[in-house]
Amino acid sequence: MSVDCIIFGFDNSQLKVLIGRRKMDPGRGEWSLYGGFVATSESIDECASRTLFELTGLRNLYMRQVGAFGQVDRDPGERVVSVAYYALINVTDYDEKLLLERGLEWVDINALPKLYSDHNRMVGKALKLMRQKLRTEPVGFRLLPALFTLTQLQRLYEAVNGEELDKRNFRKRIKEMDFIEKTELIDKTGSKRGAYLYRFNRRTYNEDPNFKL
Amino acid sequence: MSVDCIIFGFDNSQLKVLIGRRKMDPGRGEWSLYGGFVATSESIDECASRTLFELTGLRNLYMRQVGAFGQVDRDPGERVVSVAYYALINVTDYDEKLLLERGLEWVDINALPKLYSDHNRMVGKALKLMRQKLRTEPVGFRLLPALFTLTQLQRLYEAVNGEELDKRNFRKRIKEMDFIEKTELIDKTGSKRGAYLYRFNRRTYNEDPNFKL
DNA sequence: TCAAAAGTGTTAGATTTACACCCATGA
DNA sequence: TCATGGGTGTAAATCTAACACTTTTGA
Repeated sequence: MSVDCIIFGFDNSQLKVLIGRRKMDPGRGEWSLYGGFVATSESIDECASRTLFELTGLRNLYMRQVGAFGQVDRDPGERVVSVAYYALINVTDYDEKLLLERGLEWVDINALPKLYSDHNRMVGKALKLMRQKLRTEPVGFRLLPALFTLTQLQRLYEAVNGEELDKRNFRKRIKEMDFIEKTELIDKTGSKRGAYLYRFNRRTYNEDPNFKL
Repeated sequence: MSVDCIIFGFDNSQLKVLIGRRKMDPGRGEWSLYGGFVATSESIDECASRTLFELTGLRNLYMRQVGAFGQVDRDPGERVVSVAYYALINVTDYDEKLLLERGLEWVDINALPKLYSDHNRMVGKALKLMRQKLRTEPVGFRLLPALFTLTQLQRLYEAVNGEELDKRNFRKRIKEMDFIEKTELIDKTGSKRGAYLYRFNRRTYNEDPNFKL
């Protein structure tokens, strides 16, 4: 039994997945998700956490199970049933050096190459589940810095759902959600004029959890 | 690795799950889902189909994966990772004799007893996924006979979502879906006056698949 | 001074919800 | 004849979608 991780990140208005070159046979050199075998002493969730930590150096990532993939011949070597997980990370938390060291790359979800074994199917299902989750729960923030502009948030939802949104309607909806707090801070990296920075307040959300985008 | 099956059925305006008494140690005699071990020669989907066939005598059931359950101590005996599946069946297709022979019972989803190991969690997750599926895809028909009345269909959706629906609004929405066809047949078992029987037309649905309930 | 992103309301149309009575029949 | 479930339409309220201009500032 193994675990494979689909790491989603958001950068440059694009939704991306972290992939690398496979380091073992069979399939050495092919594009692949990062994974590992489940130890007898750990649950599969623990295995996924551990694998994510090895890969990113980060703990307590938002992570959800995608499902078990169990075709007999899915792995050209021995019989391996793999459980896929997806995680959402803020790419600015990710150490650029780790990326280079390990030969990993962020690739746009719309330009995914052929991956090893059934990894493309895993990504497909992960994407579907992730989209659904982002529409109904406030987890998109996991893909952004703690402070973000409304334009960034809008670009995120556009990238995830693959369609443009109306700026005024989008902001109207955000204003109704008290748990998306406006700060007095201004971000000037995205424009000359500068944009207010917002933050997600989990407390406020827990008191009145109604989210819909 | 094993597979556990959550069989949903609809009867007497109630959503039910098929459970039985466990026949092996550990946990002999406890209420339990029906399951089996994955053979090395079969995929986990195939294992689920096979297990469902053993249990119901039916093939080609509507079946979806719920997910992998992999706590280290989930099974009091050896380490077993189990993949849960749910299936939708029409209870009138189910041989009543099989039920008695095997000591199985249909229990109301709202009156589920404590089940073996983590089976209650499996049912919980299956239910959540199944509800979501029924809202967005026309699969509820799998829980009904080929011919059904609109009242039966409404009761089904009420049982699944746990809330009453307005009869006129419900029927208005059904009328908009051309793939739910009215026949000239009348069912007199449910009322003195009799009610028209309807059927789901998969062809028509495929031509214009928009379903929402 | 101008290009580029930030910010802001209103209205028409579509969708959703609430609601009450007559019909047909078997017991 | 009456109790039971079958069948039908309308109007108010809510939600959604479309749409354009002013502001700020660094280059």
